[in-house]
Amino acid sequence: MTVVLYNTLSRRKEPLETLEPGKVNIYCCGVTVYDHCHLGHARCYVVWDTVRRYLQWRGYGVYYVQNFTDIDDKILNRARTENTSMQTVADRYTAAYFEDMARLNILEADAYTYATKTLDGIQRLIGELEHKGYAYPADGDVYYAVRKFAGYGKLSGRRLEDLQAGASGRVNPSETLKHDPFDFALWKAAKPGEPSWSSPWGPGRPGWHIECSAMIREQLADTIDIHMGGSDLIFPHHENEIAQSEAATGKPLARYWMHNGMVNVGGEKMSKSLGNFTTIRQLFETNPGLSPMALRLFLLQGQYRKPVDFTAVALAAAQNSWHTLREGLEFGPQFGPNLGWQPQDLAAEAAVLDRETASVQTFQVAMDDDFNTAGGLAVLFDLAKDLRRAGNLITHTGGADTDSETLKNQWQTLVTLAQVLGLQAGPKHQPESPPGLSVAAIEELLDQRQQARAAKDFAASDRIRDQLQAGGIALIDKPGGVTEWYRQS
RNA sequence: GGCGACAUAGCCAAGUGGUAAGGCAGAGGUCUGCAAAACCUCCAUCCCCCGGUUCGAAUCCGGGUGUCGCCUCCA
Repeated sequence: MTVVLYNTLSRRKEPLETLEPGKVNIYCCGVTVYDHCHLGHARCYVVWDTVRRYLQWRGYGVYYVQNFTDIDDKILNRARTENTSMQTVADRYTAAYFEDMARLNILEADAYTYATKTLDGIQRLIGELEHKGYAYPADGDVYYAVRKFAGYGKLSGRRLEDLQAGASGRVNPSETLKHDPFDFALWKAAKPGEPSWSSPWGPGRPGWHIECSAMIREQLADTIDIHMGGSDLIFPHHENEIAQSEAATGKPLARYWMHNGMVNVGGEKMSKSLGNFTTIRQLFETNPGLSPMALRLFLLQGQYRKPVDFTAVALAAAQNSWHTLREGLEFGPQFGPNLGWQPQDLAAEAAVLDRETASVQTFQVAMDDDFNTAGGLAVLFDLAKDLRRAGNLITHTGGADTDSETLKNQWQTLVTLAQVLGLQAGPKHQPESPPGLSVAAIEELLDQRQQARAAKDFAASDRIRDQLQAGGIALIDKPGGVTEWYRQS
């Protein structure tokens, strides 16, 4: 069995065959650091983080590189309005990026690259393209001559003639420096007051697309295994990357191109220009009870290539779903010791999980098929529900009807597979001393309630029950007049 | 206008030829003074519409309809 993934380049699912057996080189287009990340970014990086985790679990040595675009007009504009420097703005939102991603349990890349730290590579690449006749300088700018590259359009499936027809109203004829409306800037001459770097073409800064081509070459190789990013980057960004890199090296830039679908709001793409975006931090500020894992789960419940509609209802459903999974994940720490599991066993044995079980196989079959996370999640829910049931039976009746060994295996499987999807219950925040009522006070109130019930003064007994409930104490009335209680978390 | 994607229950969603996973919500039952919790059970004769291929189609083919994305910065 092998991993199959959808390749935008061929528009088909293809078996993953890496350049070097057992190793996968990945480059993922990162963010332009001029604002906080929104839910579209959340989806993108949750999806690729999950792909990365899965490939690792499947035994691949994964090397994952991601960039920060820290030279850009939008950053510059922001710096201008704030009367500060481009670097200050970039640093701030780079830091914010890391905070947001950590919250969503997204693993850090093996290497991060920055436009500001890639200028040598960028200039070398531009020089090479100029030398080979793919680029031409024009008044301090340097442009890529799109028509020189025969394969232009192969990723996005469009031809220049089509582009011309459709874009006729949108192409700006005032850009006279370009030989052709579809040529794009590799280097932009400095304007007064803007940060700039010296270059053979005069002071200036790099265009957007060139940084990725230069970074991939510098950090990875001429040809990498997988290049990923948002589907809105297919054209022109990734198309231009291909044109730049392949013209320079004569080799394919990436064997596989993967693209995630957009996050929609009310059926429309969430985007800056539409102004309909919610930042990750806004979401959690306005929904204090929302778990970051619920957002992650929400994003993994759909196929990564399809658009997903973000609604309050869907989010609430995901929160409830996460609750179910979390109860299963917490079964181990909660009940394991009572069932005779040794804490050290839990971690050690999970690491060498038996992969031949039906659960793991079902999970793997789903995930092998272009990362079918929704299919994989079904396995997690089956396990979590079984464990939740067992836990409830222990709490409510004193014992489960499944043997300890089976429960342990189920729990370890659940934890392991959840980890592959980046879903973690996280440490239980147990307060030092439980707040509210003391055990003695609770026992006293229960005693009073029992007396009231015996006297059939149900108004009084219900009042006590409400009082306890308000203090976070839930009651379980059992047959025979026995009442048990537990603190609700 | 060009290119592309998608359409499955109240909602989300998997499933690409063999007779509809999973989640959320909901319903009934047991228990209870009533609840809560828990446990048990149920919840798409059918996959946008119309044709076709096939012993058999949500799945393949043809034709519609609808929604969305890209073609400008975008994850």
